Amino acid sequence: MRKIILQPEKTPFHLERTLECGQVFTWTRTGETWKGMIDGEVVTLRQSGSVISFNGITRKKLIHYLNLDQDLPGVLGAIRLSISNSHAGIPDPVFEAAATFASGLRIIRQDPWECLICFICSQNSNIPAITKRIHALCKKYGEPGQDGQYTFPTPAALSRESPESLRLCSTGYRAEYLSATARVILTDPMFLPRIRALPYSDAKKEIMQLPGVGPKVADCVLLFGFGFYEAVPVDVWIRSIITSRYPEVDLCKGKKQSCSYDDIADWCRLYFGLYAGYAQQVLFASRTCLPEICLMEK
DNA sequence: ATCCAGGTACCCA
DNA sequence: TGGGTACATGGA
Repeated sequence: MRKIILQPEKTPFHLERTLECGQVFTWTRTGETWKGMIDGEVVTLRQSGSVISFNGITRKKLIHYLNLDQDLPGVLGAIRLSISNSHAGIPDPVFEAAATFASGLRIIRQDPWECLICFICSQNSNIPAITKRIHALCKKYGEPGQDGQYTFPTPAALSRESPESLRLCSTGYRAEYLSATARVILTDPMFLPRIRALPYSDAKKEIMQLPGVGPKVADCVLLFGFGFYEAVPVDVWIRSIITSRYPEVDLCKGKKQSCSYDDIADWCRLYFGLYAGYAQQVLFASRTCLPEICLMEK
C-alpha cells in the first residue's frame, strides 16, 4: 500500500466520516478498509490516524477525489466569519457541536453522472437502502473488474434497459426516472459538462430539466458532483435542524406556515455564507448526535 | 405492524 | 405559486 501522511492541523481528514456521511454510496467497507472505484480503477483505502494507505490509483488522483487539496480550516473559518457577521459576533453552539462531531469530513469530488444516478435513486429512501440499491445496479449493469468490484453503469448501459428491468434492483418508481435520464445523457453527452461552466442558479435550472431531478436531488448533484458550495440540499433532517435549532429566525418571511425549500436554503446561504453547502453536510452528518435535534417536531 | 426515508411529478384551486 | 397526493421499497 502507498501512503499519504497528513498534517492534522493543516489537512484534517476523516475517511469514515467522509465516505459514510451520505454523500456517496458506491464504497464497500470491510473492517477498516474501503473498496470502490475511482475513474475506472479499483481503489483500496484505509486510514490510521494521520496516515492514509491506498492503492489502485495515483496519489494525485486520490488527492483530487478526496478533495485533500481544499483548505478545510479555511472553509470552516469562512463559515464562522459569516455566522459571526449575521449573528452579531455570537458563536453558534449548534454549528460548533456539529463541526466537532463531523471533524475531518470532506465533500469529495464525485463523477457527476454517478452522483446524478445515485441521488435519483436516493429519493424517499434511507441511506442503507440507497446503498444496497446502488450496489445492485452496479452489479447488474456495470462491468465486472478485479476484487469483486463493478464499474458504475454507463448512460448507454442504463438506456438499453427497460424500466421493468431496472425495477429488479428495487428502484421502485425511480426506474422510469433512471431510464429517461440515462437516455437524455446518452443523446446529449455535453449535458453534464455544460453544467460546470454555469452559475449556480442556472446550473440548477438546467439539471432540474432531467426527469426525477427536483430541487433536492439537483442540489446534491451540484454540491457533490460539481463542487457548487452554494448548493444546500434540504431534506427532512436539515429542515428539522434549521427550524428547531434556529427558531428565532423568520424563515417563512411572514408567510402562512411551513417554509419552502428555498426559504430554508436561502437562509442557510445568508447565514453560513459561500460554503453553506459544506455547513449543511456537517449538520446532516451530525443529525442523530446533536441532542434534541432528533426530536423531529411534527 | 406501522411509520418513515437525502423527493418528485402531477393535478387542482 | 402553492398545497395535496400517488408513487415502490426496505429499514427501523
